[in-house]
Amino acid sequence: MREYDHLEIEKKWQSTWVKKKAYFTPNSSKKKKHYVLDMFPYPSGTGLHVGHPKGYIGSDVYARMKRMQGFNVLHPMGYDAFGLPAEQYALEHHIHPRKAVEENIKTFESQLMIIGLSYDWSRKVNTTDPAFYKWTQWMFLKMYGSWYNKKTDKAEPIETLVKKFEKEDSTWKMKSEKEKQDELMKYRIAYEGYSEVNWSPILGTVLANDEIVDTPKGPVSERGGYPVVKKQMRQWFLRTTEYADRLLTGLDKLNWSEHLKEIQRNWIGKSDGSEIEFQIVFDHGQKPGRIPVFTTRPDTLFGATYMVLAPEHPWVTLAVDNNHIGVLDNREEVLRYIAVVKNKTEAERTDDKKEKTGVELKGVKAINPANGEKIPLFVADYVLAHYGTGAIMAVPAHDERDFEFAKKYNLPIKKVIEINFNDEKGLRTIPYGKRSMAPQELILEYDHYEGDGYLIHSGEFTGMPTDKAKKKITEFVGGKIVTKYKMRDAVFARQRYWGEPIPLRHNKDGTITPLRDRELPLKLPEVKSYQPTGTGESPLAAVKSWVKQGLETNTMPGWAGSSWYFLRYMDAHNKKAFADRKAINYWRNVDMYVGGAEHATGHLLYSRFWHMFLKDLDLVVTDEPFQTLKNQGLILGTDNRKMSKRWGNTIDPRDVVRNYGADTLRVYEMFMGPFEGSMPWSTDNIIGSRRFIERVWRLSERVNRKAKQDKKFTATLHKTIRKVSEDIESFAFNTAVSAMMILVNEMDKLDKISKSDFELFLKILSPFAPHMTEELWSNLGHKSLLVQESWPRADKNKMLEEEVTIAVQINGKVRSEAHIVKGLSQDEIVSIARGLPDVEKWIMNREIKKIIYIKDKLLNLVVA
RNA sequence: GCUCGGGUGGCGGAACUGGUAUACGCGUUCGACUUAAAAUCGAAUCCCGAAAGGGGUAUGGGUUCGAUUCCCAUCCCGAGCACCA
Repeated sequence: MREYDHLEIEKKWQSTWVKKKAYFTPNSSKKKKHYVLDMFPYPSGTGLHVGHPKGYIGSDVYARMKRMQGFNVLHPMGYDAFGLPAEQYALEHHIHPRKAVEENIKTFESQLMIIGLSYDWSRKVNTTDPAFYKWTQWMFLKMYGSWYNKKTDKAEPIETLVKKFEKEDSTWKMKSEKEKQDELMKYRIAYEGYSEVNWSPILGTVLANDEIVDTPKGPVSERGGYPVVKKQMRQWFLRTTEYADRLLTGLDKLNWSEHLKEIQRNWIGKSDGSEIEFQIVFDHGQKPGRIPVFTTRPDTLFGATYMVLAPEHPWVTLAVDNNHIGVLDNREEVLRYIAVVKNKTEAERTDDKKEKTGVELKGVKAINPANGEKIPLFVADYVLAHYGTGAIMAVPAHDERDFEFAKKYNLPIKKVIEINFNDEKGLRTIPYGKRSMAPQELILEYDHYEGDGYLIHSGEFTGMPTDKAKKKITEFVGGKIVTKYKMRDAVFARQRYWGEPIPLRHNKDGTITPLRDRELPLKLPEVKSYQPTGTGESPLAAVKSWVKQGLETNTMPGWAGSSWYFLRYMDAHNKKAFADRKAINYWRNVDMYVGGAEHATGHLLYSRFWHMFLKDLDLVVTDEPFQTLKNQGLILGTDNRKMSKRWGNTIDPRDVVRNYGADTLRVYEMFMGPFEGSMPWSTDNIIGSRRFIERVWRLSERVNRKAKQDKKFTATLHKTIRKVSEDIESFAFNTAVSAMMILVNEMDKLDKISKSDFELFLKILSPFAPHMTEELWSNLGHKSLLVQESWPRADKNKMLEEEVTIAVQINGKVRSEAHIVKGLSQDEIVSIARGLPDVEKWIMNREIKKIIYIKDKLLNLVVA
């Protein structure tokens, strides 16, 4: 037999598969559909290392089995190529981003094509292709033209809101077009607003949080060390917060790892609490209104001894701004504090090791609505402006942060000791002391400590200080129960060149006109310079023809295209729609999605939001885009560090394929360890996978048409078929490979191998090593393609073995084993076991007190 | 700090619902083949012990006829969140 020449074999079959369109997927079929998707790559300048294809190989093995099992499998690939890295690469190498992307894709494909992945390449997408981003823009316009109706709990066309206003608001018709638009902007799913960005005046560009480093002098840019300040800029947003609850509850139905769901739950950050208003009073008697606070512990309201506002709180701004609403005794001091806070970075502000700072607003007090007590008012940056109401009631006895602050500024600490409840069981007292955050001793040390705390005497609260009591006390002070989320609306604009243009026109009167469908795609203009403008605006603002037309100069963020690309694969070349309705109805959603866990709070959340929005508009048919999700672990360098150019520990898949073959690479990456785990690449260990492949190659010589099936081997074979099928289904590829290795070891003991048995084995090995098995299949005389054969069924009747080995234990220790005929009764086993010399020795004449028998597995005799 | 994972030979890792711990692979040692090497094949490989036997799944305890698996406490590693009131 010929030597195993992986280069020749792999080249041959890869071209044959292309010629015979082996992986072409039709859009209509009587077969059941199955959509297996990889997260499409960002074609970076550095190319792929062996870690990247791990996920692709896993999903490929799975897709291949599903295909052989008779499913119509959609398994496509494409490129996500808009965004900052491509733009920076282009700037550094002085080529146009489009050129850079083209080159990078070429590199990627030279690395991907040789691995033997079964993609239907005819469906390839590229987010930077105008034929693709036309639909990204189209969907954006749908969001611009929609609002979230809380009553129906879904997005609806903005026209229904206009009708509502016309009906309910008599002044609506009198309003100018601009006024109407401004009002509607507050409701649109895609809306224009302002937000703070990191601005580098010298670089003339906006920086992302991770492009900034902190120094003692303040924040500077990572590259060049130029100062960075905060700047308010016009932005586009997506109203993702309207979907917070659906994004949260939808998780329950998804077959994702608990770990990943937990990350998303955390990010959404739901918390139930109360909003309670505190009356504000100036010392000279003026009452400028009430300020609401958000708290999850309204039951500690009686322990609130001061109130804190975030430095950005609108009321603070009003109070210091020429004393509009009253006279602060220390306006200058407060202004200074706000200025200091403003120059801190996010990292500085959230570093919990640093001491809390703040300034009292002198000359003004808040009134605790529970007991009418006047309490001081502070501005402090440990209160976040964007969460809750941007104001808190501080309960130092029951909150660590408040406690720390109170200690520093000598503020009273009052413990809520007990609450008197009056319910059907009569008047009861619930001691509260145990719930205190601050230890009793610490409080007593304190000068301002005012005794035993406050007693709630109202006697009208019922139930425990749980949800019910929280509700009661909230109602008692006229507050309301509310739900808050940590999640914030997504900023949907970048001041960069390399992104989808936002298809809107700004008119001279300040109104906005969305582009009409037939004006799409709005193509990126060809420009000589796509360098930052220096004003913080997008490079598009420097394109005269662009600005003349009043076109929006911001572009979309990198995640726009990736939020829906999987829908385009369903009907990748459609010119009339992002996908034909029939294709959407057939493919529905992704059944198996494979990719890295690092996208937990980015892509995976945005896509879910995007999909829910499309569902509201009836453009897709499922609630969720990705039913099952598997996250592949990293492959580390041989030095146990993350593979990266920086460490010089990357391994190019092309080298591995050249030296060992694609089949070996595939088997090795699947065999290394659990799919979701991270482990180092080993140049030693890969040889094991190569040996396995070669062994199968050599064993094929022993295949004999006339050879009879070996009963024991056939039984192992069918057990292996079952195990491999189950393992691929659950992405336990490492144990699937291991089971096949055991089978091959068994096979090696046979002089002649039955052809039918060997063929069954080739079929289950095919998803892992498609090239070599295809070659052997054709060597056996088949004209058909193995990759299009059907998946074998494990035959239970052939698995039966008459003999089994059971362990015999005395007092829980294995002392012997017995070879018995399957299915014997306990009594029969015991008498056989007693006859064994090893057993007899241990029992001697002692009495058997107890017998435990696990059928066909183990016998345990308990003796005195 | 909080939350979620995890800790098994020299190494990557197996072990179903509590039922023979260390499957499979790498490495190492010895042997066969060879002038020699590579490749291949065979044997051994958790620790102590000549053996009988004993110990052993991060550590200490518990439940059980029996625990890597369940419970309690402690230590360590990884990931996510991080002043979210």
